[in-house]
Amino acid sequence: VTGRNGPVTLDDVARVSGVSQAAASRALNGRKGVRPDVRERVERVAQSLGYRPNRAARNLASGRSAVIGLVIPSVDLRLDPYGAAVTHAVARAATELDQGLMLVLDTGEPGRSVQHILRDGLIDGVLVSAVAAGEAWVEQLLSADLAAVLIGSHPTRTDVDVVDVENLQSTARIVEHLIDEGCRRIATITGPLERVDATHRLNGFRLAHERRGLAVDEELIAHGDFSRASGAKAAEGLVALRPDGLFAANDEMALGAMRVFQSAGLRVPEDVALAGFDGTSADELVVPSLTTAHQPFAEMARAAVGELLARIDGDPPTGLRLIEPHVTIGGSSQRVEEVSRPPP
Amino acid sequence: VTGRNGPVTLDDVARVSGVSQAAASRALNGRKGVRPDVRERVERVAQSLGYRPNRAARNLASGRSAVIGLVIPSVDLRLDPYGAAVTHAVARAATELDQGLMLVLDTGEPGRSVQHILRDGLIDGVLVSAVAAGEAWVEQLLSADLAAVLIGSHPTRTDVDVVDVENLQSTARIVEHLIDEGCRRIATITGPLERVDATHRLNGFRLAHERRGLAVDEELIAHGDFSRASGAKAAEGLVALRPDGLFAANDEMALGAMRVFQSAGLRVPEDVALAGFDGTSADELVVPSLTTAHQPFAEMARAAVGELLARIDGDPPTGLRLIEPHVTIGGSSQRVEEVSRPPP
DNA sequence: CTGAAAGCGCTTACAG
DNA sequence: CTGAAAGCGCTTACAG
Repeated sequence: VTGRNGPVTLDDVARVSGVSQAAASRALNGRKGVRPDVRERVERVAQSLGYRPNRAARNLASGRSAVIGLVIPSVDLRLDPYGAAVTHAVARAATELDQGLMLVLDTGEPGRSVQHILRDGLIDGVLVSAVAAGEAWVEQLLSADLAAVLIGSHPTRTDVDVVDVENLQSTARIVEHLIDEGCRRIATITGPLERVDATHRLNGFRLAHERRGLAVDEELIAHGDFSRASGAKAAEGLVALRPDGLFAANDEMALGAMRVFQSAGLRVPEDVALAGFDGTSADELVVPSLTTAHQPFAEMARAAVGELLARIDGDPPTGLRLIEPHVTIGGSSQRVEEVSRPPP
Repeated sequence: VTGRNGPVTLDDVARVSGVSQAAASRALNGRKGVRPDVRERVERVAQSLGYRPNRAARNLASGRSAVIGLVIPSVDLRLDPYGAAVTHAVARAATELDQGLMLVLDTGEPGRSVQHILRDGLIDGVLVSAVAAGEAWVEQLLSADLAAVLIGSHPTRTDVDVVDVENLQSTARIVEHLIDEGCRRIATITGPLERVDATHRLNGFRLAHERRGLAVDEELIAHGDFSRASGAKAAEGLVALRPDGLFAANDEMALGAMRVFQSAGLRVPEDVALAGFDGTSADELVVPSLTTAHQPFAEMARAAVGELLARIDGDPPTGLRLIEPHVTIGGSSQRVEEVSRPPP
């Protein structure tokens, strides 16, 4: 239809529709105050001309890009199922809410990543995944005045939006379950304690003991960094101490520990009952299946993206939002009652 | 320094530097033809003013966004270590080459994703990961005239850029190794045969038999979809056929099969020697460790991003580029020679 | 090597 | 409800 070359612009649509560019813009963006017949005509013309708005122009004029960023640690996603789960869930949520998603690898120096993001400019806001979130990040983002929401880890300050799983009580429930299964010497492998989720899970571990009137044997507290290898290493140190139960602060470490225990000839759950956290290994063909708290990744991602959009729109931060995990008891901690079978 | 509010613009930098906006632009972008002292002055001013170019404006003026897209299937990345590896490697490569990376989930309908990408507009080009690549994609992208490079799967047409791992010969080498370990009834679990990588690996399986003068028992060819669960299911069918070796077309299926074999009481590698492909499970604490071909993800990602940038710059497609995997022999296929120890 | 000027394609007050 | 116009902040021929 157009004699000119190059892509179809709003101007073309307006001209063919016989209205002004402004009217065409309003019609196409679903703004109020456009006569129905005009709106329909413009839409039809845009459709038939194959009009695609130029995003850069729109961004420049509106100051919005409809793109959000996700900062994840630059750890190989194969080794980081939590990061993989978050990435996937956020990608879905962003798509649902019609936002583009830029992946920003956290180089380990928050400063650089923040610079990178800001220099890029085309991001309206940013989601920072737990694994990368430390105080430094928070300060940098807040001082940079960029809309931000943290996922899975909350700093001490309360003027920042956070979506996280409920760590304390759910961990306590899991550990109480271990106690109720008869465990009396329960070990734990913590995450890096500079992270709030790691300390909350450790607190939950203590809380369960308190509630059941048991003392925590400090010797049975080992430390890891949430990686499978660190769980295996910590477990090696624990074997000699003969725990009869283990709560690992995430599934990866639990799996690492399970392999070590089994190689050492310890039966799971008979000799050592095992539980983890995150629900990231649910689909592995792990035997026995792992008792764990499944993080509701999809729900958390939707909440986080929604919150971020609100922040971008200028709404004030709503603070911390905790979402309950789904605890499932697997064969790794469940000691089947020995039922005396009647003779045939 | 500036009395006005709002972010610092190029105009501010130019004014303070005492040059024109054009000169400032050239200086900051490292273009030829700027007097060294001017360049230095502009840079210093930009620095001290905290100037950050507005990406949207730059995009609009230049027609470039310096953002590339990566299309990955909307499978949970936890279940898709190949996708996770590609995503991570591409994110790194893009960062190195100073490109932003947008994650585009493949909804399964190529049309929709392509539409989405194009509608977005702000992507200069797109990488399509193997797992999503079918003929439909290729046609759509080519007809949409968007720079594109496929990773890990090549269609029949040759006018499109592809970066892939060498499948045929490396698979043949692995299967020959199984034969050399004494296997005579080797089974295989293929990937989805509508994918070229799956058929190439099956061809490699046949090629090895041919070279060693062995017949392929067609009964021992089972089919999967590259998922761990499908490998397990296929293995269940194979157990009764008593193979003494198995080549699974990827590691996920190999792991699924390993668990099934072991549960069935078959020892690996003594009863069944096992091999996979991809190298995605290298870091799992799999016992015994899996013989496999490690895909050079980092190298492939760099090649793919580099190729894509060339395409964006208008260079003609260079076609198919194969990269050699690194085959490692693990305990899953290595039958240790029974060495008769001399009596003490 | 440098500057004035046009233009990238939108959105959005501002008047009607 | 609609249009004319300014402006978003850059880049890039085009003249000098």
